[in-house]
Amino acid sequence: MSEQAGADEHLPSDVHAVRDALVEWYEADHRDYPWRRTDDPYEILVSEVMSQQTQLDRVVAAWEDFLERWPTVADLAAADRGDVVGFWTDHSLGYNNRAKYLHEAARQVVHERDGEWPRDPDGLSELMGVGPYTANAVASFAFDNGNAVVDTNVKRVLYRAFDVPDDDDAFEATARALLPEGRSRVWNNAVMELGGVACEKTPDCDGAQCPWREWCSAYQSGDFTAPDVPTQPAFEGSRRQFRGRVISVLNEYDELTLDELGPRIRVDYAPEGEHGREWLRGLLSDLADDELVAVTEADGRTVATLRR
DNA sequence: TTCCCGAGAC
DNA sequence: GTCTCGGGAA
Repeated sequence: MSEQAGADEHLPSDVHAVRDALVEWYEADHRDYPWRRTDDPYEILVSEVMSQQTQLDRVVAAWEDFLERWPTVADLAAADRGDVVGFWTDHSLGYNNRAKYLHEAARQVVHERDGEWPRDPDGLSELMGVGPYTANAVASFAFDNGNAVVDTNVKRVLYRAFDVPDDDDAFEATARALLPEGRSRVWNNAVMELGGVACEKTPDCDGAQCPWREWCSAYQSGDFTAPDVPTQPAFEGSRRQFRGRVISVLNEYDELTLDELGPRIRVDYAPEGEHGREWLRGLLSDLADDELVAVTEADGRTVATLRR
């Protein structure tokens, strides 16, 4: 047997329903970035390279300016390296090494491949600056011909939803098993959208109407720990800071149980963990003493509400 | 001498 | 996220 045996051991038995739910959720509504409206490999590559180091909202303007200046891969290939690097600097796009790679990749396509873009991940990987992530992204978004994209966002989602262990091979295998055959374009867009709006470091399951709540392990347990989320707060988060968050969160919801409130207060909340129910009870107890919050015990559950 | 991998730089 | 580099394995 191959190394793929058991690749879906972490997935629910009804993978089919899991896939449909996400695609449906994505198609119903999603952020409308301009590069999601094109299937031109050149335009897609430019957006991917820019996105590797800059927040998407800032990339939009840079992407449009870049394409206005160099509309086609041939234009970019013919440009002076210095101008491309200069553009990068002027638009605060980060390490200008990437500008160099992008320019070089354009030259490769034009000069070594006669202007023909590779249409699969392996071929795309031969382009300068294009690693596994970008290769799958371009193959998917331009040609609907990629494999599952696995970046930190995807890992976080798989880790939380299906308890996939923090291991690259496990993430890779699970992501591949989840990908609907031949639908990499919509799928990779959907998974990344999920990680971007519903399952960020600080989860927003209900607010974003996450389509995976019924299967999600974290949603059920209240433990939203994630691989890339530091277990310890960057700096010793003051109790005062957390009190503020509790008030802020309760202000949005009528009432929340401990496990519903916990993850919204701190991402490393784990019911039985160091900063779990015990810790949260203590915090709420203090707030109750100050008459800011009301804590009630309803049929075995602890519920917190804001005191008006 | 070539391959593979972890570490650090960009 | 990707590339380069240096040490250890094959």
